[in-house]
Amino acid sequence: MSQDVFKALSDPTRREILRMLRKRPMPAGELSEVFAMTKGSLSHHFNILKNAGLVRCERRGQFQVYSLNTSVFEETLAMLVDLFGSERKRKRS
Amino acid sequence: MSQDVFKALSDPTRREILRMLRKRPMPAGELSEVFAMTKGSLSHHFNILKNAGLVRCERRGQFQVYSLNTSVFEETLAMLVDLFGSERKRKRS
DNA sequence: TTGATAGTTTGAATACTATCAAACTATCAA
DNA sequence: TTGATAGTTTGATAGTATTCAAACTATCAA
Repeated sequence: MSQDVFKALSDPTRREILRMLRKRPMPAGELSEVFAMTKGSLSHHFNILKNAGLVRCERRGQFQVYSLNTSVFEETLAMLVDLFGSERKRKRS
Repeated sequence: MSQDVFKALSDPTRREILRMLRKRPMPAGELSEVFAMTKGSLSHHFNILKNAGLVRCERRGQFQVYSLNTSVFEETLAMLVDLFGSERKRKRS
C-alpha cells in the first residue's frame, strides 16, 4: 500500500495526472478531458495513485476532487536516496 | 531509453539489485546468488536497468561487472521533483 | 419522484512482464 | 583444440496491466 509508489509512477498517464494536479486540485472530469481515454480507465489510474498514497480524493457535491499528497513525495525521495545511497557512506577499501 | 527509469524502478528485484550495487560493483554471478531466480531471469533485469541508464556493465575477463550509474540518479531526482513541483512556484490565486 | 450530470465498478480483450529451461556465446586454462 | 566457467538470448508460459463498453452509484435540480 506504500511500496507501490514506483509501480504507480511507472505509467506515463499517471505521471501526467500528477503533473496536472501539481497546479491545483481538480475534479476527475476535468482531468479526464485532457486524456484520450474513457472515464473508466482514468478512474482506474486514480485508484492506483490513491492506493500508492500519491493523491487524495474528496467529494464536493457531484465532484470528486483529486489533489496531490505531497507528504508522500518526501517518502518517495527517501526511497530513491536509499536505492542509490547518496549519502556516500562508502568505506574506502 | 531514459524515461523508462520509473518502469525499471517498479520491480522489487531490480530495486534490490540497485541496493546491492550501492555497496560496490559486482559481477552478475555474485548478484544472482542472492536471488531465488535463474541467471537468465536476472540477466533480463540487468538489461532493463542498463536500458534505463541506471547501471553500467563492463567485462573483466570472464565476468560481467555491473555498477551503479549515479549520474542518472540526479536526473531521476529531477523527474520526481518535476512530478511534484516541490519548488513551490505556486501562484496564489 | 424524475432526469441529468459526475464518477466508479465490472467483465472481457489485448498487451505487456516475469520467469524458467534450454540453447547459445565468450573467456580462461590446460 | 577441448573443457569448464560466466553470462546472455530465445521460446514458451503464467501472471499482471491497460483499456473499453456497459452497468452501476451518488449528487443535484426541477
